[in-house]
Amino acid sequence: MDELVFPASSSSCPSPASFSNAGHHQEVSRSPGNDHLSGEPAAPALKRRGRKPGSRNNIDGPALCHVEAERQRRDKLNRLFCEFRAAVPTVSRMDKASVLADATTYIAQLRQRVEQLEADAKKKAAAAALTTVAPSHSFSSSSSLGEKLEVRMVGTEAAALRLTTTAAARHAPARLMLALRSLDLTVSHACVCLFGGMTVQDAVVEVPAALRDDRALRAALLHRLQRTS
Amino acid sequence: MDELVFPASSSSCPSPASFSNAGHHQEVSRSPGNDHLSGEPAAPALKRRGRKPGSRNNIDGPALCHVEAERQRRDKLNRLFCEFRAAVPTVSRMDKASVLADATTYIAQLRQRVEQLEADAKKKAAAAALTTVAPSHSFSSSSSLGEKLEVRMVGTEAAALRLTTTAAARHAPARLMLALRSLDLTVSHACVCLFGGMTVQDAVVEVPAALRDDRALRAALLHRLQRTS
DNA sequence: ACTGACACGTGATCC
DNA sequence: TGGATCACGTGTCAG
Repeated sequence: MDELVFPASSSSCPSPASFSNAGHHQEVSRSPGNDHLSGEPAAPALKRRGRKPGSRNNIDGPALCHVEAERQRRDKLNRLFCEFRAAVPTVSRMDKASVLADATTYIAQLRQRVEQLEADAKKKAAAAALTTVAPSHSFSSSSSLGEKLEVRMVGTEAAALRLTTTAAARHAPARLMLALRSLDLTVSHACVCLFGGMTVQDAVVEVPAALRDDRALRAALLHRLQRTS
Repeated sequence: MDELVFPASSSSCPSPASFSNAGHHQEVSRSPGNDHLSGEPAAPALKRRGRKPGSRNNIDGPALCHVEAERQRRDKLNRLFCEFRAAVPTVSRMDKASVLADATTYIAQLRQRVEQLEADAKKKAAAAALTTVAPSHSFSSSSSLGEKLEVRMVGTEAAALRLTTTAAARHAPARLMLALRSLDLTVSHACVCLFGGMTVQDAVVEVPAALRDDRALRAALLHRLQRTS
């Protein structure tokens, strides 16, 4: 395939990664600057890549600076390509086309990642501002992702709770206990169990007189839970 | 400069941005697929960019598929280049070299931006977690007033705990769960029970490598419990 | 023998 | 005029 060999003519590519160019394909060594032409008959064992340099013997003067300019342009382009490739981490093959394609997708996913992160940052900032401003109730029975809370009064002074969360949310027990404490609900029984990817928490609590209602208690708990998501 | 004219031979570049190609430089239209060769004498008014297609009249057979393959390769490369350029918003000139250079710097600054945003996100999360821990309100009793903590390693990565407190110390569950969270001990099972005047808490937790020792874990836990007594 | 990938020289075009 | 860029055909190497 001849891949992973970029020319970077004479001056080796400053790219730290691969492009070994080790062993075969020698150094070409065009002697940068002024020797351009004269057919460079030296070192006949070396194999160049492209067309034979002296295809048709030429003694033309004006037409020759053109080939040199074109050479420099090619080298510049390849140097840029080299540096560019070094900037793309997700590059599978050294092939020019592959580098280009990989870079395209890489840029796309980078941009979308930045978008999402920025959106998240905004959300966080807004949420933080709201929690400091809004002191109390905002019903909001809908909780965060994949989180269920069931509340059932047992008798008049106690309630049974069941909170089911995904395991992705770590330290769910601390979160629930904090919420219970903030509402001054004394725990008379509690049980935590990790099953599958879920965390199931059962509890029986003593309820103060002001909260002795299924829905009121549930709303208050959800509100507290939401603040410490 | 002749910039902002990419070939995208025949099939116009699907890139939505610029590349107007408006006016000059026509469509070239190589009739994609099979007409390759025969010198295509039609449409003499059209100006191609490169060398004349029929420089030397050729009737060679095997050498010709090569030129066609090269053509397709060139077209593919230019198409990729075109799509790639569309993915880079900060592209000043349409020049190939400029696109490459701009893309390199663009990728670099995108990556550093992502890094910073992610770091910020982590900081925010940590800060949020701390602010929830900090306001240690609630009135609780003195530290160790008839309080017992037993720790026993179960295997190498888990530990079984038992904390026994007097019922006078309210919200013992929140206190224990906070301590566990502050040490990053994931709770795989926990149980709380009020019996007589005592609160008994049993738990099984996953222990990080740094704390996999009975006494070390117990000391660390006691320290945390004492701070939030 | 065949295919894919490069570099080179060259004609052409634009400013 | 002359520098810069491009597309093309070709020679060559590697798998």
